[in-house]
Amino acid sequence: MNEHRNLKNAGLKVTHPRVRILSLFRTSEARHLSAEEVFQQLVLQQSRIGLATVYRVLMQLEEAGVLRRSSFSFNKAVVFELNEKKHHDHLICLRCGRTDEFYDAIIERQQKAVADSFGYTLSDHQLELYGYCAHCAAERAEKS
Amino acid sequence: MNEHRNLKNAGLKVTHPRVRILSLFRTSEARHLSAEEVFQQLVLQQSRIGLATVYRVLMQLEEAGVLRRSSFSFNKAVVFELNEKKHHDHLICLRCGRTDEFYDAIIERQQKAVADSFGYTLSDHQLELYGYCAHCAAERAEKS
DNA sequence: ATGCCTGCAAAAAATTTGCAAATGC
DNA sequence: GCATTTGCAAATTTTTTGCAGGCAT
Repeated sequence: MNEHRNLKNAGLKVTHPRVRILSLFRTSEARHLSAEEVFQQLVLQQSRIGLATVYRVLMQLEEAGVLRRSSFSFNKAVVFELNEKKHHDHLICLRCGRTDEFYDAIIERQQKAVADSFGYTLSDHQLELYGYCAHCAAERAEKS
Repeated sequence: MNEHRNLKNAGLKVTHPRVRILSLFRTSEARHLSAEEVFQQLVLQQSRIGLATVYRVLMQLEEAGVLRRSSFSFNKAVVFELNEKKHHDHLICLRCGRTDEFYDAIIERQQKAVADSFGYTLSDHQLELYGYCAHCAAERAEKS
């Protein structure tokens, strides 16, 4: 029930939809969920919740820094994930959809260097690597 | 009128909408355009064109490698830009929307290294740095 | 008690599809 | 001439907004 403290800290009232949604991200197999997916899951859990509320709560949780938003280039819907203390970026398989997370100090440092060289004050970034995971790369090789 | 050769090479028939759209990307002040923006521009040019056609053509040009698609995290609509030979990533100002392009060999190399270490075959990536350009950073500083 | 929150319905925004007519080769 | 492509309209998908009532503090 850590969700309560989390919401309080974010300056948000502890309501049913908020607790449920936050809890879902904590327990869900999939790390990345779209508004529609969150809605579907909650409906499965017998929650009487509106899709509009899901959108509103996701936005609030993002503003509060609890969730992080990403828009993957092959997906038209935006997805969210828990915003964990340690930042990471994504590696995504174009064939099976598998996603891995990585953190690379050199890339992070260079991003800062690039921003500096353009006179920008860096505040955030979005990096996704697209390719084929070992398994899918092998299957693709067979076909040729 | 280089557009003709371009379309031919891409294996696409040289039609009015395709030429117009490609030409727009070549001459437009803004490098990044959404389907709606392309449509608006063509309407201004007196073209009798449908929004659906714009979507279809943009998709075809992307598949042909003539355009490149990006989804910026703060924008719900997808944008396209000319896919120039030399790859680059984006630096975007959160306040004024200014976008700069950069290419950083170290980042590119590290991306490959990261993918390799996870057993992925890298085929593409999307990287955007968000922050405040020199001008906007200064204005923000004043307010405090 | 009272102001923030929610569900529902409806609107808006973004994208896709069906189809008859128009057009490129 | 004939397959491809287009414009229009309608359907989908994704997200936002208005509002009357509900709930947390």
